Amino acid sequence: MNARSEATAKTRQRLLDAALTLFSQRGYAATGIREILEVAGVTQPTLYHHFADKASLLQALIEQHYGESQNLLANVLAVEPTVAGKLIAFVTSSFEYCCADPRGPRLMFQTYYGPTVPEIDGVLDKLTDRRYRLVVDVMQLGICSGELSKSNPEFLALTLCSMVDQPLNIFSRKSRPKRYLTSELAHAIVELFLKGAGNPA
Amino acid sequence: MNARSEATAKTRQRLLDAALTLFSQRGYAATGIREILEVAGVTQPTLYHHFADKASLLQALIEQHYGESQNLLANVLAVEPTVAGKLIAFVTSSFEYCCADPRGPRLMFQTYYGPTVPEIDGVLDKLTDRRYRLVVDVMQLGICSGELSKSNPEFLALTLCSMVDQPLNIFSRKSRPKRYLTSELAHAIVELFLKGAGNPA
DNA sequence: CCAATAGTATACCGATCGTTATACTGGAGC
DNA sequence: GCTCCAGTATAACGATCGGTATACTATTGG
Repeated sequence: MNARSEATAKTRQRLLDAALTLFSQRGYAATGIREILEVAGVTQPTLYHHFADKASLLQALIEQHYGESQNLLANVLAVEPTVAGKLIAFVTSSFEYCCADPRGPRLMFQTYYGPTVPEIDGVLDKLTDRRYRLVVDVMQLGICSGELSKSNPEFLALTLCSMVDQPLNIFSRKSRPKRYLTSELAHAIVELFLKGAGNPA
Repeated sequence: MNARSEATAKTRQRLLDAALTLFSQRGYAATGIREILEVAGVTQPTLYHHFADKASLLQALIEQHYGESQNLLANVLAVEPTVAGKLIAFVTSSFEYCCADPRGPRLMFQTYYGPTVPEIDGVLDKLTDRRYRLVVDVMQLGICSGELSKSNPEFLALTLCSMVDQPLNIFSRKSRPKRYLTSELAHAIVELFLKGAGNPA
């Protein structure tokens, strides 16, 4: 990569960064192009040189952030030998990703729980399915190995994902101190998932 | 209530209904006043006779829907004697409320997980806190009675709420058949919550 | 019967929206 | 040195936005 390409890539990243900040805070529809331009410090022709339209910005962000978090997840799951270890790894890697920059997860929650943006509907379904699939595979593995009781792996995967998403949402929305998403909390979630809340006595 | 008041209330409800449909589908920011007018079949002076501005429509909807669902919840919890029964009642009443009309829950997810709408920030925090409080009280009761293991009741409440929200979100977003939110699923959620997914063997 | 009120029909305002267009510049690459 | 390209500065387009205003009508209630 030569100097020009590098400078161009940096400009593109500034645009994406500005859009991420604003979309995650305000939502896609309530964020105007001119605001993105101001935050990014570039002009309109530059934006339209890099992206076809506003929706392309959103799509690029969605693909980047869902992609990153899911690649990270796939990597940490691959190195854990036990199911319990994989579950902990799932939760802690989700926490770490969110602590590093809450804007990405915040945008992902919006797109998952919020109103549809027609232009990205197709691509979004594919992206959200991947995380789920990774977790389903862990559950399936746990059921086969006997670590988990016989149950619907898809139901288990959805449930653990929802248990993890709640603290992530709280953190990304309320600007809690980083100590909110602790290793202790991650362990508590997995323990609750595995052992339940009922009193065994 | 006389005939005039009744007709006026009906017009107001038509406006709220139209706004609910559009806000829940498209989001608040992406829904225009003129679209609401068209769906409601009323004119602009009528809308502004009933509501000060666009945000007042949203606030009225939020207060109505959070209020209804939480009153319903408080009522069903009050008549259940056991904690397990209360947990089942919590899940099933949430399911029933969502099946009756998924637009309300969908709007609630948007406001909870989505971008802030500054005008309703203050009122929203109060409303979301109430559901949580009701569930925390059930957990506290369960811990005191020995039905639940000693644990943080707030953590337990948040977790169960997230476990319930996931199928609600899926249902309200994907227009699944009503048989998705079954009594069996409600029982499975509570069982997973109480007993966990780990194999006791 | 008459006044009040809720609603209709319509126009308008200033502002903002996403996008397109044009002329120009500076710096990198050849 | 020259060309190309990424980016700047600026203007403009048609459309839409939330809200305000005005004249009018029909119906209800006193």
